[in-house]
Amino acid sequence: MEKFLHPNISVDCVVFGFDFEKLNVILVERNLKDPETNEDVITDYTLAGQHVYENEHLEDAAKRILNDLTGLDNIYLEQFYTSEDPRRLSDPTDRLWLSKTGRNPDERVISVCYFSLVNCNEITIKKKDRKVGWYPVKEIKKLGFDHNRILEYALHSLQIKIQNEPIGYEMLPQKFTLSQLQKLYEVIFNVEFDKRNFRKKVSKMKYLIKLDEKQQGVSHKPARYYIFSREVYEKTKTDLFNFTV
Amino acid sequence: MEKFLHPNISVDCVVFGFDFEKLNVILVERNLKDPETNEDVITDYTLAGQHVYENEHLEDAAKRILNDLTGLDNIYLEQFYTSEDPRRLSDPTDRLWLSKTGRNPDERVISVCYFSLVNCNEITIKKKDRKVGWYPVKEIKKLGFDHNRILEYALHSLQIKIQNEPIGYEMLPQKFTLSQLQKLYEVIFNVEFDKRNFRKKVSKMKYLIKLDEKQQGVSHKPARYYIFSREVYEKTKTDLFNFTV
DNA sequence: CCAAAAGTGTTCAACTTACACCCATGT
DNA sequence: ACATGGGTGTAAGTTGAACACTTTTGG
Repeated sequence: MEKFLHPNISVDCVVFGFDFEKLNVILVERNLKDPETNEDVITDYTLAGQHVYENEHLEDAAKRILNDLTGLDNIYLEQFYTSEDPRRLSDPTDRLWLSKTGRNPDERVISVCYFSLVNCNEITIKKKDRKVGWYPVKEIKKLGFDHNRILEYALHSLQIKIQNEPIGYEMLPQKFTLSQLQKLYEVIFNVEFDKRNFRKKVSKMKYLIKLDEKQQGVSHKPARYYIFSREVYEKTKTDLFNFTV
Repeated sequence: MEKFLHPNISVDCVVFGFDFEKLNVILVERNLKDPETNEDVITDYTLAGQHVYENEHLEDAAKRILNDLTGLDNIYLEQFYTSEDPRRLSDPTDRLWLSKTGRNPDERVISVCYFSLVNCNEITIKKKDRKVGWYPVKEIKKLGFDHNRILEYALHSLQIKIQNEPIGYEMLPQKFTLSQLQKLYEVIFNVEFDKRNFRKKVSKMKYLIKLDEKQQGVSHKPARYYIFSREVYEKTKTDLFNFTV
């Protein structure tokens, strides 16, 4: 029963990665060549996705996809949206791709979407048969299927989520500097913060713990390292109250 | 093709309603009697849900469910979660209910969940074969299937959403008083606000427009009515920036 | 000694919080 | 006249925004 892929249910993963400079996302190349002329018929990118097994927990399917890509388990994962328009795969390019990769383009597929957060520098993407890599979110053009919309919504969900829970640390190494933390928030929200005000703000967060350790080998004043204490966070967190808008 | 219900995909609707006093939700009774003794074998409640047609847009399925319940179209609707654990229907009571209502309890069902917002006083619930009604969210006990978790998550999603978008007006009549608006936020967040501070806060929202009209027939000083102007909101809204936590 | 990023304080404006009394209406 | 909820302001504390210079390291 575990062996059969469900024809109607898939999982797509928006893997966000921070490289201390930009917000990136993992994309998989779709390349289809004309077997005679060897010309590219399709060359574009999609998010990482797969159909799920008949009796597979979708979160496990997402973990499986992430493990295939990175070799890692225990990656932060958050379900944020389900894409389900019966016509979401009806673009001719998408239909061609599905046909040529052994699927039935007339079959309805609803895709449950997860985003996950990693530190680009801590993972090595395993390339299999298809080309897979990091692409800066800001530079992404037209993706296959309805994946532009999914990516847009993933980023929005990340922005909302990170305002209510300290999930940014999933995208940083265990020890990080305040400038790295600031840059992370800047690229996620696509804004710039004032360094002094930012530090004033985070200095109130007791779960950010300053280490004695400093950066080494940098050609400028070495920065202090901080760690995030989930334990302190859990003890001191308060509920959401205020409403804006 | 439209005629066949998809065996694996359903939609559940968490219909939130405000009656100027409490936050309520529509529940449907599950009642199963022993055909011989006429004793109740199952009596509990679930959210409103249905399987979708093979080629039906899930949002349309949700609209269909809402229309069945209320006779209304154009109800505010927001997809917030997809419940998909392969064992989510494995409780013996749930399996019995599914069997007795003509479904296969071994078939996996993933449920895409929507919440919708209405003003209790403006709708009349159409009772069909099953008992359907409003129940105060705070008083809800054990629901069927995994619907407690879905309801909990729906409320959390509403709380998050209403902090970033002015969707509360969907739960109020077109003309409302500031006390009604305050009460709405209080029941959604399960807190109390100071009346003067609340009014100071909303007085900054330019899309809340004070009418000359007052309440009539109330045995106290009549309150001013306000309306929500979506037009003004769209023109003056700004993006999310700050991060808390 | 130069380049590069780290680190640090103050002032002003805006917002948040706490708090108490009179008003308009129906009965 | 009384009960009920409507409507209003102020002061103190807190937070947010703008802004510039010195420090430490490697090269």
